[in-house]
Amino acid sequence: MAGVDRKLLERIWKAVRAIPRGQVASYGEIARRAGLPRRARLVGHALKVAPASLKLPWHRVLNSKGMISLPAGSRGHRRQRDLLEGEGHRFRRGRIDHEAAGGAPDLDELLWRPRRD
DNA sequence: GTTGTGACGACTT
DNA sequence: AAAGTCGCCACAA
Repeated sequence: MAGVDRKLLERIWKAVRAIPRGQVASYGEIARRAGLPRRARLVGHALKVAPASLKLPWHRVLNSKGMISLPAGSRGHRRQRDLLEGEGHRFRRGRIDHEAAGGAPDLDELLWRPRRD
């Protein structure tokens, strides 16, 4: 028997698939949207085991600090950074730079709302 | 069953 | 701001 209910994974994949191009969301936010509050770690797991055939925009999922959670220096880390920059995002000291987001800056508030201060 | 690890996050020092 | 603590839980050893 599979450890995690397949249905839960599918709900998470669906939530990830719903992130619009040019926007990002946190693991916690995806978990919430999938009806699984407090299961942020499961989202990470779901992305790890997601079939490539689903072609999910997995790179649009960042941690609550706006940073890439894949190990710094790893293949996946750079891959994710490249994909995000390809969608108009810029990074500042390892953190996504919300202010410099090009294209449609007014859409940034929809999914991910980092602290502005 | 127990322990350690991790693509997390909220809270407290 | 940065680091520590705790809750969370799937998975491997």
